[in-house]
Amino acid sequence: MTLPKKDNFSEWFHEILQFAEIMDVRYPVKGLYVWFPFGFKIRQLVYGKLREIMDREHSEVYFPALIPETELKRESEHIRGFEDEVYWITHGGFSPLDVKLALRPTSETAMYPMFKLWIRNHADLPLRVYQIVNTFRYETKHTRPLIRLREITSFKEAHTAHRSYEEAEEQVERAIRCYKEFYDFLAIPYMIIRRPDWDKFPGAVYTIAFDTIMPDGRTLQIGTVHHLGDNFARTFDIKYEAVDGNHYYVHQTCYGISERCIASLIGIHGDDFGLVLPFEVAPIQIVLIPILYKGKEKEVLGFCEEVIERIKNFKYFIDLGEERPGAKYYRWELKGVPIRFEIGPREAESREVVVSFRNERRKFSVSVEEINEEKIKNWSEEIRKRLREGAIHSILQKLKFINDLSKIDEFIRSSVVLLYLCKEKTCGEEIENRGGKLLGWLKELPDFLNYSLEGNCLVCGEKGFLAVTARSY
RNA sequence: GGGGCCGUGGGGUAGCCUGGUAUAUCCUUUCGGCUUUGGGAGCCGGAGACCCGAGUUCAAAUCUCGGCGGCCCCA
Repeated sequence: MTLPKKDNFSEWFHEILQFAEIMDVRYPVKGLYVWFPFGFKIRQLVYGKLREIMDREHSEVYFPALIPETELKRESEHIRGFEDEVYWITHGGFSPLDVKLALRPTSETAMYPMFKLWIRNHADLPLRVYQIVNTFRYETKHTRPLIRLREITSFKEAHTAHRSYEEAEEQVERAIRCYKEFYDFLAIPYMIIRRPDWDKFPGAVYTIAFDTIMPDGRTLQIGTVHHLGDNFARTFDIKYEAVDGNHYYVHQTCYGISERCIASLIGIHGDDFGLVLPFEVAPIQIVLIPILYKGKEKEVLGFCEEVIERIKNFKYFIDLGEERPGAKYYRWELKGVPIRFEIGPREAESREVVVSFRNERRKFSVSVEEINEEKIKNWSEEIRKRLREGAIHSILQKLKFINDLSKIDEFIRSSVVLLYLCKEKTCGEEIENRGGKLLGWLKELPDFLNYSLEGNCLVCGEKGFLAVTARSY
């Protein structure tokens, strides 16, 4: 079992899903994949954090997966954005349905008719709900596990309603803060980018996206936040009675994160040896490898018990299998276990433990007395910090800042390009014709970049803003 | 949207061009046994495959067509 080098990212990603038992890609329907137990455990841990963040100001709900055609088609712009990829249920048994049912591609049109019933007056606002569900899109392009799916299995979508455009805008900011906390927790660097008007969510006033950069230099959209204005409120007639006794349309937002967050976690932190996981989302956080020479088993295992007593509040595993220690090291490195303890006769004798961090693969010894909960929590913070530094280092190598239009052809196909651009569509198209997709304009500067957010448009020379182009997934 | 390549045990492959030599090759995996354990040990024995359908032929893993699935390139 040998993993391809990560330089060959496409192959590496595909293989690691199988080797590390994240997903089984052999399900016989295009674009649908199976979560293995180990992968699902990572999913649960990652989404546990997302739930924790959302639960502070949102209520979790569940809406049906089936949406009647009549509701789905009410918002014309919205449906135009999705209609070519909607799965339809047309029959119940052998009887054709009177009203076709769509498998939700997203849940606006499932939720908002109910919002109309739930929202009566200003005291009902703000309304903030979220759900974690599967959604379906008939993707025609190249499907990929975790990245481009026909069934998104883990779509966390939040929907909010507010009294005014400004209050909704404030919610957009709150949503961005939530997602920052989430991705900082996973040590995944991101750019927060306002999408061009011609590329926003269908039905939105504007769209802000979180994009990260994968090891092959292509960007991956890992979160979106949409200000919906009162577009959907007008379509679905969602009004509230204000203190002045008049009725007004609500203003809405929605924002989502899918299992692409897991794809970025795997892709950005992983290496030639396999997965690398932050301590908090590792299904096994510490693995103990006993080294059992004949006649010394008792001492070694006894010492292991002593060590386990000190780490029992973490997710640990002692590997008593028949394999030799080296084989075990490789196996657990493939699975991304953040901390490994090696314990043999020498350690039992000296009362030390050989420790190895997955992200660094160097070894050092600590005395057993030093191992306690606080020490391990410190290590886990250290691991996260180094993971983020490593990720930023690799991302910076794929970014190119360009302030001369003539240089663009050199980089636009191979790199993520930063450049100043105004917001005119013609200038955007000029750039896109060179071969990169315009992701939009940086809403704020990431801590790993040091440029001014404003400058003159490279195409027309008018006032422009720091824009990003890339090849994207 | 356009073009190309490919489906052989659980995973990776040889065989295909030029149909028959064959009990379908090798590695890995897996099960049983012996032995071993400080970075993927060794030996012995067992298990496991020609994507689906139709066609051509005395004969198809091999040739043709269709379906399903996978991969790559271009827009």
